[in-house]
This record gives sequence, C-alpha cells and structure tokens, in this order.
Amino acid sequence: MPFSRSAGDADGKPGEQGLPDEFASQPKNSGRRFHGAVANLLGRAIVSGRVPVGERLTGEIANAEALDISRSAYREAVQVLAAKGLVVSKPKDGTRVLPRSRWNMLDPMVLAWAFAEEPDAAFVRDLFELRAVVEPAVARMAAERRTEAQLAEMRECIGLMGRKTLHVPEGRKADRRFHALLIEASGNQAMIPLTASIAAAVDVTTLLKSRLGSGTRDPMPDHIAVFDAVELRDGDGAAKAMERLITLAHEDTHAAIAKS
Amino acid sequence: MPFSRSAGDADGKPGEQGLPDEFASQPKNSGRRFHGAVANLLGRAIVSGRVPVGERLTGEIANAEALDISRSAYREAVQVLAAKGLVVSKPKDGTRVLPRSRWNMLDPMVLAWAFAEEPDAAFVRDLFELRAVVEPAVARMAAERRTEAQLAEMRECIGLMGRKTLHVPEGRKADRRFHALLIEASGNQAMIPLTASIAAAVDVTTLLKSRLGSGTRDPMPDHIAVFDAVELRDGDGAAKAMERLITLAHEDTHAAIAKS
DNA sequence: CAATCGCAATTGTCGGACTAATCCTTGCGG
DNA sequence: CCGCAAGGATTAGTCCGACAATTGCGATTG
Repeated sequence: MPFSRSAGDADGKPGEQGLPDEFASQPKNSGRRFHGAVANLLGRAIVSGRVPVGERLTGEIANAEALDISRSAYREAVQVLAAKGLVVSKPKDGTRVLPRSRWNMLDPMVLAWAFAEEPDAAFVRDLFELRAVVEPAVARMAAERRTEAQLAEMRECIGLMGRKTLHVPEGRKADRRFHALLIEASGNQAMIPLTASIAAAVDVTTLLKSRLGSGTRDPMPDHIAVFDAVELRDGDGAAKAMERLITLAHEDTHAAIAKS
Repeated sequence: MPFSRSAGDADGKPGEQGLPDEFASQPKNSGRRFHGAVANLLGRAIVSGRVPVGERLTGEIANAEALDISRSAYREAVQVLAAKGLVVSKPKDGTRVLPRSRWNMLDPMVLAWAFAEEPDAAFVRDLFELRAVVEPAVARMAAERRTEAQLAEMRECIGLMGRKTLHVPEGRKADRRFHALLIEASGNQAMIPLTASIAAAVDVTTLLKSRLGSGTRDPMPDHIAVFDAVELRDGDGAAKAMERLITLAHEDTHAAIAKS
C-alpha cells in the first residue's frame, strides 16, 4: 500500500479557487469527512505518478481496510476520481488508472494534486502556453464588457498587490483574484472553468520567484497596464499588456525552475 | 420529484469524447449500474435548469426511494455531481445546487447534459468564442509539432469526411476526430481537456446545419486548408485557415439557431 | 431583548451480505 | 490436437439498516 491516512495528512481542501498556497484556512473539519480526504490522498498519489498509469487499484475491501475507512467511503472517493477522469472501474478488472490524456487537468482538484508535490516543468510550460493563448483574449473581452463594479474590485486588487507585495499571502490572493475578475468580466461562461488553471500558474510563478528572491522582474507595471486598458475599454491595449505580463512571468518562472 | 428512472432513460454514457450524437452504441448494459444513470438524470435536471440554482436536493433517503435505488447508489451519484461542481452537500442543510459560475462547463459529462436538451444560444456563443481563441493557436502548434502518424490519421479523417459527408454519423465522427487530433498534435497536455468542448461545438454546428438543410456553406474547403497547412508545417497558414473555419461555422450555427 | 442551549433534520460513516459481470480455467467434444 | 462451452473465481456494484457527527434554528433563560 503506497497510502496511509494517519493523522496529519492535511486534507488540502482545494476546489475553492485557491490551490494549496493558502491551505491554512481549514475551518474546523476535525474529522468525519473521510471520502474527501481519501480522494485527495489517492488523487495526489495518482497525479504524482506514484501509482503508475494502468495500475490496478484493486481490492476495494482491502484498500478501504488499509486506509482505515469503510468500503462505502472508499467507493465514494473513487467515484470522485472517476468523475475527474483519473480512473475507471470495471467488474473483475478492478479500477485502473487511466492514461494522462483522459485526466481532466483543468479541474481545480486535479490541479491542486499536480502542484501538491514539486511542479513538473513540462506541465508548467503547457499551462503557460494555455495562458498565453487565452488570457490576452480574455483581457480584450473584459475591457469591452466589464461592469463598473468589476472594475472597482480590480482596482482594489491592484492596490492591495502594490501595498502588500507578492511575498505575503494577501498579495498573492489579490493577484489571483485580479485574474479571476478578468475572466468574470469577459462575460464568457465557458471561460470560467479556466480560472483554476490560471490561478495555478500565477501561484507557481509567485512562489518560485519569492523562493529565489532577487534577479526577477517586477510584474506590477504590466498588471497596472492591463488595468488601465480595461478601465479605458481599450481591448487591444489590454490584450497587448496581458501578453507582456505572461511572457515575463513565463520567462522568470522557467528561469527559476531551471535554477532549482 | 422532477425525476424518474423507469426504463428507457437511455443512460447516455458520455465521457468518451463524443457527446450524445452517437448514443446508440450501448453495449449491453442492461442494468445494474445505477449510480451512473442516476448521475446523468440528476445532472441533466440541474444543467437544464429544471432544478433551480440554490434549490435543496434534500432527503437522501426519500430521493433514493423515489428513484428506486438504494441510498448508497444515490450518494455515489451525488458525489459525481459534486466533483463536477454542480452541487455541494452539508449536514443539516442538504445538498444545494451551486451557482453556474461554479459548474465545470468544460467537463465532458456536463457538456453532454447541457446539450441533451435544446442548446442554449448564449452558451453556444460562449463555446464558439472559446474555440475562436484556442483552436487557431492549437492548429499553429499542431502544424509545428505534429508527428507523421498524427498527420496520417488526419488525412484519413479528411478523406472520410469528404466521402461520407457530415450527414451521416461516421462523417461527423471523423470531423470530431480531426479536431481532437489537432489538439493531440499540439503536444500540450493542458489543452486536452478542451477536446470535449470543441467536439460539442462541432456537433452542434453539423446537427443544426443538417437539420436546416440548404443555405449553409461547405466546411470542407477550410478543413482541407487546415490539413494542408499542417502537412506543410505552416503554422501561420494553419492558424489562419482554422480562424476562417470557425468564423464560418459560428455564423452558420447562429443563423440556424435564429431560424429555429 | 440578547445570548445561550438543545433539539432535530440531514449528511457522513459503518459493516456485512448479496448480485452481476467478466476473465480464466477446465473439460468436453469434434 | 484444437475449438468451444460450462463453470468457477474475482471484483466491482448494490442493498439494507443502524449509528455518529454536524449544524441551522427555535426555545429557553438571564
């Protein structure tokens, strides 16, 4: 058994929109919510590759016993994994880990599991490629369709980022919120599920940059440029500024990864 | 109870990559796989809006009884919905339908549920906006990174589409497969989960066009143009051709929606 | 009137038995 | 010797009935 659910596994509870980063805000889930915790455990084990693709997670009774939960709770956990495309269950064959191409890598929980361990450089690159494609267009739409309320909250985020810096959790949270607001303001319902993946990329960048300390460039000017363009309803300007922002973040992030 | 699971609900079994379209290929699942069927039932009821946002799906025992399944199976179905962001369960409060912004609209099953009933024009527009942003970039990457094997399969799809036309299931399948292959060939793991949403948009287009019959333009020339550019490793050409393809599909689709 | 307490509704968990599907072996017949 | 069919064994899927934990809300009390 590559698992174990002794105390202190720190449920993780992603799903909101935050990724582990601020995983401190656990209300008081002192117990009795096992299938979620177990789903996290198994999810991490699979996404990290500790359980190889094609492997059989076989023996519901035995596994549930090993994790010290009932078979029902174990099954509910597996259903969650199946719903996210990580595994599939068939009678007699057991539940097998599906190939990565079937995984829903944009799901908030899957992303959290992917970044729970050391981030994979190739996947980070893919995520930035996605950002580079999507976010400039999102910024353009946001500039053209944003409401005053959305703009006001964006201003607040920018202010917070400037005052708090990205070295403290509140600053990072404001950063994530700013990018999420742009997606909201784009008014495109199909874009909303991409929020989590963009937040993940944002977090990786700030995390690695603050870990390395110096030698990285300041992302604030570009953020401000995006905001200004959105305020002026300048779609082209917002797209261009966002493009610069992402290019810079991408370069710095990979420089940081290379060094570590 | 707005539900019922008498025979003939036709499980639906999405998840592969196909959307309902060819929902005929049900092997022999004559019974005994309830939680999946019930998840489809509830999912459709929620996504279609028959169960309004904020509503309480309360009373696991009663609901399970009404659906004529055990509480365990019902709970597993609800876990699936929760994993896709449709509902959340809390003791004493019941399981409530979350706001649409929390739904994972890119999940294959959620998409299938969204298109199981009459498609919502606003969401179709959002989907095409997403395609317009993502797919030209995907085509560019595919042109630059494709393998020979991928190219060969693309050629096969194009040939099939030409011979079979989009009026028969095989032709539509080839169409979906072609777009999926482009994503695969892009070599970007983060793009793969977008396959289902693109397939959904593709299906809506072909479905509506074939329903209306005449007055729509032929998408084959643009498909061929994309393929030729990918063959020549011409990134710019592939992106441009894909852009034309999507613009045309978008226009024709909305013309068809407006007429119906 | 406000703060606290307790109740009851509802999900979460348990375990243990039975059902259905399916792979694999074994044996039969050609 | 080979093909095919029957049966066994393995594993997920379902069901049942009970108990535990959580928590919103009303009742009670200062």
